[in-house]
Amino acid sequence: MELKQLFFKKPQRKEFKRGDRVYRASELPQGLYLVEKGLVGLVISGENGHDHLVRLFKPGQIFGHRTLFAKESYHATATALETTHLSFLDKDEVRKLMREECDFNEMMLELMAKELRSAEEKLISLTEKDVTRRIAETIIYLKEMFPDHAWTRQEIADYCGSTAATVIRTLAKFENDGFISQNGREFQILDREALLSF
Amino acid sequence: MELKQLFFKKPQRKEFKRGDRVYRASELPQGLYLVEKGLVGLVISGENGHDHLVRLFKPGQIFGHRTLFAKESYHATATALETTHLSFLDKDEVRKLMREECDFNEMMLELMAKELRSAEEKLISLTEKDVTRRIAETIIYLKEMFPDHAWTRQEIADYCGSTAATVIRTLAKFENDGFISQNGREFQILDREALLSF
DNA sequence: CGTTAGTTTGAGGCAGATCAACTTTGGTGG
DNA sequence: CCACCAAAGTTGATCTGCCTCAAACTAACG
Repeated sequence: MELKQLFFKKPQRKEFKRGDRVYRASELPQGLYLVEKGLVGLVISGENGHDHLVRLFKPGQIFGHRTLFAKESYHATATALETTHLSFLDKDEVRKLMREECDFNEMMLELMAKELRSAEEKLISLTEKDVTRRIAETIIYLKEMFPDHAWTRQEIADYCGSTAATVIRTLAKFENDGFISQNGREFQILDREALLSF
Repeated sequence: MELKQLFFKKPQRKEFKRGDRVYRASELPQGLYLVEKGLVGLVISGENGHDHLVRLFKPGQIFGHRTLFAKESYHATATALETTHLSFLDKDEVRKLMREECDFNEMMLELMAKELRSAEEKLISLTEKDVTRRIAETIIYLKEMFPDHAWTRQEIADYCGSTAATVIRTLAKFENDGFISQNGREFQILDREALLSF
């Protein structure tokens, strides 16, 4: 069963442009969102004014599930990182799915189990790897998973727990070493292996 | 439905002493574990020789679920932090539960959703809060959740991404300020609010 | 074509890791 | 019950990676 199919029954479309919030931290969950087009980032704003990009969702992926299952309020804010189309499935519909479609629960279990692993590995990475390495891994991940998005240095920093200034300096070094190329805001990975060998 | 009850059907007991591994990272999941007595820590060993305590399980809590649901191999090692009794539920039994007991899936979804939130909040905490604050929050958490365990400074450090040396220095400062008391290896929280006000 | 958002670079500072040596503790076995 | 030894705790000195702040430049977009 494809996730997309679940949303076909009750298609509620919503549209967002860069910077728009789908929901905000501390609000109560309304339902499940499926990305049709664009890119959504889950952002937690630290008390020092830093933003943290904790998860990213591209077309075909869903979000909003964690809060729904936890029976909590949102701990992060969902922000459109570019022009984005979402379909929405109301929480009552989701409840129905959970009761009627056994597969759905299992899919969600698998999804969250993998998200949990990622989160815990990211956690380790923060104390175990230096910024250079984290940035190297991050740009590879972002480029491979979301090749069409024009990543800002700030977004890269927010994803790997650094700062825009440091990302810029590090990318300059990578370019100098021939590991990546940059033209203006855009960049390309030239030597994946070298980047990962830090 | 209580989790414990699920394990009554096929009681398989296992016993471990401090330092024993229940399973190791990269092994394949065998089933679900319920802590009957003692304390289990999920440890990821960083490449620099640092250990990271990513999750802790006390009596009444289960572990091994993430890997089972993700259909992956373990990403962490489960270690007994003190003398521990576990009951074990084979993965085939778990599969049966997932099919037959609807509640079970929902309980697991809620559990992992909350674990995911914790992991993501811990992630932020690492870049957003200084060591002093992380240690303050950690000792409060550890004392309140697992009051009976004799926490080593290394374990505290492994939990909040620091080092034994720094934890010791910080605890000494806390004691000096009258926020905690220490006698030998043991410590007590004296002023919870002051510790959290950093 | 003006305004805003993003990029770039330099200088400076410090939190906390690292390393190493020494002391204390507490569990174990004789 | 005591002696012993490994494990845990303690402390000081040193060092450095990366953040911070600030200013100036450039690209993007309505």
